[in-house]
Amino acid sequence: MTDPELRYQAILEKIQQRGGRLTSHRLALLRLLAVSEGHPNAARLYEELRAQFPTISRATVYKTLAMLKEAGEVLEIELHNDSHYDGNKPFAHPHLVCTRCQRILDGDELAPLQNIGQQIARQYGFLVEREQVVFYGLCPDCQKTPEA
Amino acid sequence: MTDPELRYQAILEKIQQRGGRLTSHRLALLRLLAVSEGHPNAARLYEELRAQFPTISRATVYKTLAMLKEAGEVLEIELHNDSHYDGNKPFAHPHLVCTRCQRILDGDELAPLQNIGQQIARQYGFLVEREQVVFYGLCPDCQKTPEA
DNA sequence: TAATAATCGATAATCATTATTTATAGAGTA
DNA sequence: TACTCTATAAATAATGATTATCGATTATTA
Repeated sequence: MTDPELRYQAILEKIQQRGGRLTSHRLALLRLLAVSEGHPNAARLYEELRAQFPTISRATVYKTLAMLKEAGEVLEIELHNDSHYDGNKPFAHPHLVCTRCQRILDGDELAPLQNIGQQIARQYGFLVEREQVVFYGLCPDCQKTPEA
Repeated sequence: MTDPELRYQAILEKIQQRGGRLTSHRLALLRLLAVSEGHPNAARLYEELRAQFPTISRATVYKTLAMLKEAGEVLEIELHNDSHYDGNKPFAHPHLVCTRCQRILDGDELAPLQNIGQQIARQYGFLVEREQVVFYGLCPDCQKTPEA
């Protein structure tokens, strides 16, 4: 895990390079993405931002996220009608979603998935550009506690 | 690929076992799922059904799909805000989605993904219940033809 | 056949997301 | 500094997939 402050600076500089404006709304959103441990969704980000900026709109959140995704500084984890965002590791990697506590764990370091693109090309002649790999189940914590 | 007629009968019997009713709307939807080559989405199914049943509603399509999914007779391929359905292979398997022609190919037979659940359990202590593995890119056909 | 219970399906609502419009920041000029 | 002009940000309004609700319909049992 990179230092949140460094990550924040990196995203910030990328936006400046691209000629994007750094408004107070955007700065706050960047900070949330860089600092937040988890993988928030748009609704969560909106709620947290509203505490500071009561007038902010959802569209601003979505547009900024789209811009950051376009810039390659944020990864969208496409869950059914509820995308979450990863501002710390903006490259494709598997995710483990707990169906009980809703936590999202990073599942990189899974060897079989490392060169899967090559195998898909060999086996199906299909050229992979982007992937979305999600495993749903129970995280270690929730396995310990019996069903609510 | 199983014989479409057999598949149709299998789904039909499963619904009866569960005490579900077999209305004309439902029968037509089942037939589409069993016979259709591809992986239609709700909108597509709705359009095709409307040709036969002008009064059918989208809700009927969604409800029937939900019931079939619950019964394990249909697999939902959760694409960003546009789920598609697989009535032929209702078990988890990877999909290859062409970003140009939108076709969805089945990507089973990928060896690395066969026992991935075990590795996830070993490596992360995470118990996989369900997976959603999608690779986006160019299908063989679209690679041959230059960009439109 | 009549009463009862369960499911079906249409309308209307919801919610995430996006298109369009409006506001604002900042550059350049006098 | 004051004043345009232009580009981008942010808000409002719209869209579209999905779901909740509830009357209608069908099956079941007596």
